[in-house]
Amino acid sequence: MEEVTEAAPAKTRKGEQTREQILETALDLFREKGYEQTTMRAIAQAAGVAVGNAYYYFRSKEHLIQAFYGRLHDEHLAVCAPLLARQRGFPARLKIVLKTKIETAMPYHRFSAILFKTAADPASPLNPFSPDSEPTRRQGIDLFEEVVSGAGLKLPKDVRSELPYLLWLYEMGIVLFWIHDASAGCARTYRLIDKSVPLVSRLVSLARFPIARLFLKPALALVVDLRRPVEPEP
Amino acid sequence: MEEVTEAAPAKTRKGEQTREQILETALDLFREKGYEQTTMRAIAQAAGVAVGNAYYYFRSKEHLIQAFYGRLHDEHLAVCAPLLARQRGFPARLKIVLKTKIETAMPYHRFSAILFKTAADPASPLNPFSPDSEPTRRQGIDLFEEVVSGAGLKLPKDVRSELPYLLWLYEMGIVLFWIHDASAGCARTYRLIDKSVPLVSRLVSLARFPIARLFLKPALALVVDLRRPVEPEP
DNA sequence: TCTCCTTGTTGAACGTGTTCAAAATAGAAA
DNA sequence: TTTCTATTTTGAACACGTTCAACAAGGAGA
Repeated sequence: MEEVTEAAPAKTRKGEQTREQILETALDLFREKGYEQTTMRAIAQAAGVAVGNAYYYFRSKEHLIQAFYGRLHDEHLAVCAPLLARQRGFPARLKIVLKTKIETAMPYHRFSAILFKTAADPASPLNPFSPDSEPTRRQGIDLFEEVVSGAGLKLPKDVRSELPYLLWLYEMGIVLFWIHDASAGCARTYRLIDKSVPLVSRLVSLARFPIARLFLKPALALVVDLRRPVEPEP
Repeated sequence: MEEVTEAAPAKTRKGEQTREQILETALDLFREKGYEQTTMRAIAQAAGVAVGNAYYYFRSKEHLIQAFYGRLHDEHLAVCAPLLARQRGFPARLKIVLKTKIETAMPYHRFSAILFKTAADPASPLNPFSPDSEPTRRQGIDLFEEVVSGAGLKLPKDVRSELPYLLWLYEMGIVLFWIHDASAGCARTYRLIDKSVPLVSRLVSLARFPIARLFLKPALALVVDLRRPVEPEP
């Protein structure tokens, strides 16, 4: 529904149409030929506009990815929300979110590599930790907030509050693995999910016990500490 | 000493000189102006050669990074080896390796972002999981093998054999954090090291206890399973 | 010294992402 | 309708990474 960073205006009916046209064409070509093989000239031509027009709506070729990313999240949400509504167990809910994530992104497997590539650059607005992608990050974490709250877990306060963020990081790890996964049908990624979700779940259940908390308390303190944003050096 | 993937020959005294000249000039410029701001034309001109000559020795601009990476590892090794020789405790050894890693790379903080950016791309030869960078990966893991073996820990066999690899992943995590760290003097990264090393160390110590092994066994099995390389789909 | 093949070097040319001044087209106000 | 401004659209031009056919230098064997 909403784009991550509105790279450009669309103040007219006509404008919105053009913008949509360009994005749609770009994503088609990306899926078809891959990101690198698709030139801005090809996108413009296929969309029936001039090159410069594409740059009027999207600051750069990379910004097309950003738009794609937002769209992907919406699709993921649409797929997993109904499934989530009829599952209460924590590991089951977690597995649903992760599997639908991979399934939704699967048509863009090759393409997603570029996404992560640019996302890893601290200078890029696509970087998931950047202020620019605060909305995307918020949405991602919110989904896991929903996973946790819907599961009715009994958890210590500190764990409870950081868990959605930690699960979001966990998801990023899964996605990173998936991107590098060249196995048939990405079977290894699914195996990773199937086997790691129970481990994570058990780890979370342990959070209540004093012995585990000996560990968790400093670990969580560290996470909280490091999440606090800092102003860069002058 | 050794380069990661010999992108090009240097079969002559003269050739080696030229190669060295280009690499040195490139790294200087990268450090000075950043990677993106440094053009191949500028490198060639500053090195006193033609553009094409740079491409004779380095397959691409990115391959200059690869050469840099190998050089950085050698420097890191040179710095931390003597320190490692006079420290037996596991957490101390671990901390030495991580801190010297960051210190060695610090002059290239901005530049390293690009390294990780390209490294995140599965298609790139710089990707640390690619067959192409097997030597680099081997060297990185070997260093942690040395950290573990020199610490004289009593560990279960399965943990013992996977630990160097896991510590290497841990290091990658630290470096990833460092790259995104904009705090003054990267103070947060050092805090992360100071606080996470004891946690990791305690976690490792726990590996001997049966209760912990209830967890570790399936987790390690998963790691071992997923590390096994697979042929891509046909 | 001369020959011949490997190694090293050149720079113009290509395709790419991107910019920008100028032109065309809304859409509202008169 | 006509005018006027903000919005949209254009495509040539720019800078960059990269390629390649051609040329130069080096050095081993005669």
